[in-house]
Amino acid sequence: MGRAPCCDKANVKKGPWSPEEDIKLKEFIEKYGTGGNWIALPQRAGLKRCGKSCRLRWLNYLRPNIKHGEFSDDEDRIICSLFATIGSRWSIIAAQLPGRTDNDIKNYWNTKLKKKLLGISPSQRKSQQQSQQQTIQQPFQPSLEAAPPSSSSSSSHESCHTASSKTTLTGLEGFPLSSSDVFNCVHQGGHESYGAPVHYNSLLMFGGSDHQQSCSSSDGNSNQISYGSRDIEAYNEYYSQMGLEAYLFSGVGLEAPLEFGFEDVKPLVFNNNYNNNNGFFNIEDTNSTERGNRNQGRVMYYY
DNA sequence: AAAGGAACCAACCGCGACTAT
DNA sequence: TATAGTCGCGGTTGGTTCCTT
Repeated sequence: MGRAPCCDKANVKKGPWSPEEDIKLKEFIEKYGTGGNWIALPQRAGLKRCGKSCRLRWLNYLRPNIKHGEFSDDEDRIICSLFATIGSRWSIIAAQLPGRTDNDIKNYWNTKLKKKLLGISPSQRKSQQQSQQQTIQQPFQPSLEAAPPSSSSSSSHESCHTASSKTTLTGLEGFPLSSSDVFNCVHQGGHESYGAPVHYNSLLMFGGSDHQQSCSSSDGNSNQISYGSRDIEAYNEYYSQMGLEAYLFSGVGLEAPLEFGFEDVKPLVFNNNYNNNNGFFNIEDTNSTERGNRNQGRVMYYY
């Protein structure tokens, strides 16, 4: 049985919004609010539109303080940094850029910023496309079982299904938490825990706020795992023993994401080998030699 | 000047998550 | 606990504009 449609498709208008519709929607919401029910809103406002369409129009265009126009260098940098850290979580990235919408950022990334990172000027488009065609011979095959990083044994990486059985996350040898624990920490922590664990050569990054409470494990042991600030030292010590540098960044601040710059994001874009599967992807870049230790050898992101 | 292709961006679609009953 | 309704997100589409030949 299919899903029930959210509205009567035959009786709703589609396509671009007219100025009259915009005014109707804006005035209605400013006067009455959304009422917490977008589905009922168009009828109440006298609009022949789907509720979802109204929501989108309001959020992306009509609501106050929306910023249109050119993105600044700072905004570029933030987008790149966060993309390197969390992938295409546009709503989370948008939350860090006041006035920008997820749709805006997504479009900007797909049409401009990605090319900017690759250094493609309009006049270079064709030759760049040709060379890319030659370079990228095979499309990325979604593989959720990534090879272990160079610092761990190649034979002992673990893979572990999450509670939803949709994603396999490859973990590290001797990792103190199971991969599902990691997954749950990241995905159950709400908006503050946008920072998925990132293994960046010898650097392991963990997202989450200092006041993050705990998150449950799906391994059946129902152990609660806290990764608040008091655990940072424990992690650091553990990874130090393993010869790894562990780094936990905190909250929604940008200090950690800004660890990434254009050079860090380039591999994601140019190799085109990230798996955009529910935000999980892994990247390998065996060529990068800049920035000292961090970029020597294999660079992998675990999401 | 015209045609074709590329770029841009608003809007749509489908699905998972969440909530109310 | 199960189910239906709704929300919100990310990927994709399609119309318009811009650029190149």
